[in-house]
Amino acid sequence: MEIQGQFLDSTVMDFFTDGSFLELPLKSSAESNKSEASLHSIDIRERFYDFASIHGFADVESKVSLGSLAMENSPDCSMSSLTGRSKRKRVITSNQRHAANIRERKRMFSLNEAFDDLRKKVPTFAYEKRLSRIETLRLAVVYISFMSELLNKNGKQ
DNA sequence: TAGGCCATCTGGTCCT
DNA sequence: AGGACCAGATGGCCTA
Repeated sequence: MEIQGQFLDSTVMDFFTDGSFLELPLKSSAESNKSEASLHSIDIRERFYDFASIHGFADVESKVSLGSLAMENSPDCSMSSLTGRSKRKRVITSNQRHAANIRERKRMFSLNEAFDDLRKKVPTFAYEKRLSRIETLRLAVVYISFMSELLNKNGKQ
């Protein structure tokens, strides 16, 4: 857990200290000229900094932990052990095993495609090495939280 | 060389 | 019954 916290901190600090954060999507690039966009971006960056440094990451980390706990405690997770239902021993031929392996490979491939799509959506830096899957998920959580907050504040004004 | 990340295989469980 | 999903194990690759 401590390592995860450290990771989150370092990731977001890189995110802030790098100028690429200025590439965060604006409300409408067509509506605003460049100087306005630049000012707007700086304002967003500062607000994101406040957001993450004050309450963003601690919240993210605790939500992830609670989510894991919820899964572990969900009735579906240990259904058979709780109900004492007899375990069905499944006989599988080598051909079936081979087919299952191929299906699993396909499934993981589509999962990775989804991760690639997500990587394109979260703001990163051009020179930065490719985000890992866990980095992508965590950054997406932070990004969504930040944008939601931004949306709420703009809505109230 | 240790640690992180990933692909793959595998067996268990859930769902249709 | 069989496909989908999941998590553990394992080995390869890369980087600090």
